[in-house]
Amino acid sequence: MSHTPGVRLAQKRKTRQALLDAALALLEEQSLSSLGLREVTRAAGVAPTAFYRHFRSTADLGVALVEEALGSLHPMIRTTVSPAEGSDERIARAVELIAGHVAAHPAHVRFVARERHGGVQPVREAIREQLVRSAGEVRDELAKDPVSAGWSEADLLMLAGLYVDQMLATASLFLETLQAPEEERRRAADTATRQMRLISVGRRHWLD
Amino acid sequence: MSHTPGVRLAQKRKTRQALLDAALALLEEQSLSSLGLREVTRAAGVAPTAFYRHFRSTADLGVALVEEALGSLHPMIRTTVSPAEGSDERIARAVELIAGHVAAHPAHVRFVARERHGGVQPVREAIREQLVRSAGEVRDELAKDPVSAGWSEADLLMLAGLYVDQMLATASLFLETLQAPEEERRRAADTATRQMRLISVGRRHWLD
DNA sequence: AATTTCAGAGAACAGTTGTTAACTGCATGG
DNA sequence: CCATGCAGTTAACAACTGTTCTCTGAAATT
Repeated sequence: MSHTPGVRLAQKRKTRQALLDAALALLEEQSLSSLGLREVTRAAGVAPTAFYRHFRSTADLGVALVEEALGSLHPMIRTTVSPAEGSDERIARAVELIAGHVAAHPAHVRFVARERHGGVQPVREAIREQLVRSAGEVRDELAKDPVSAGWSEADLLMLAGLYVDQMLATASLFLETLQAPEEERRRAADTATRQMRLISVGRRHWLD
Repeated sequence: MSHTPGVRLAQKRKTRQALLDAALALLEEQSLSSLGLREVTRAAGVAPTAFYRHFRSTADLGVALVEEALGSLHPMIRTTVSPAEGSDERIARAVELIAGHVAAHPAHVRFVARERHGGVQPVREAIREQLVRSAGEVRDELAKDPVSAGWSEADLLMLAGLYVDQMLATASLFLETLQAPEEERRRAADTATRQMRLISVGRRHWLD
């Protein structure tokens, strides 16, 4: 118990997290491409030069944000499709799960939706990579389902990609209606639910 | 024939178009949120102050770009879904139509995909507005189809929205694979085709 | 032919940016 | 306990930003 081997590293991580948090907050009203180094350090309450102790550039910080944001989105996507799927109650629960995640981590969802096609190439790449991995996991879940019997590998991946895209689109839609009146939010959830239902109807009749 | 009432306005429009073109080119490697006024005028070959004769701000220019970009995307989306849809050849033709549009107007597609969720609110709004209108037109086309007999108004709009999103996702996918080897492009087109097929299978069995 | 209009240029402003260098102080490992 | 490592600070730089005011020249109007 003589020395806690981390007082220094702990402080470093704290500052790093402050930079990430400050950046994420600033990114609610702009794109990563326009995020300034000084802007971030100012918001985080540190000197501009301290930035370099953690990141090479704002693009580099963006890549770190991708890991943080999709580290929470990842399991969500996975669990959304995991319960066999098919019955309407399960789809409804999946939509609620997405809505809950958006309510809990709105900044993360916004960041991913915004930078997925954004102006910073390394960040786009990092997001794409994570989504491809998510699609792979979704494919594995789909493969377990008896409904997928007889499906080709390519078709499983095709459907997995469709699901991932649809989840992101749904999350983005919920994000837009976050501050909207209750009725509009309900309508959005209803539309998203029916879209997922239609996709799974298509899934059930795919091999006809 | 004494005076051509447009020599002046024609020159103004020419400069305006030069600004729009320069901006669109610059936006291939960044987001609108980081696009500078001076940067645009420099690329367009005019003085910085000339910018104000045409746009209030870069956000304002962005809104103008939305109209230009979706003025060409609009009819494409509409015609894609217009031929009754259902048979596989027609879906394949629709996918080819999208691929052709992406190849012909890559910068416009990139702009819309990037700024749809981008950091400039008025531009997001303008894009959303146009996409809502597109969805409305798609709904009208779907309603003409005998397959849609017995569908509620809400379900028609739900499907129209799904189609519009899917078209944009497909266009964005094609954009990424624009410079990729032939085989990868073929795979992307194949996946997109099957995704649309699955959606229309779901459509045909929706009322079961 | 004289007058007005107006797109674009030029110069200057205060403020911001990313990056460098040299520093300070404290937790760490010997 | 002391020497080292290193997170964070301070100061300074050249370059760039959006915006203002003033001016110019040619097209448009009368």
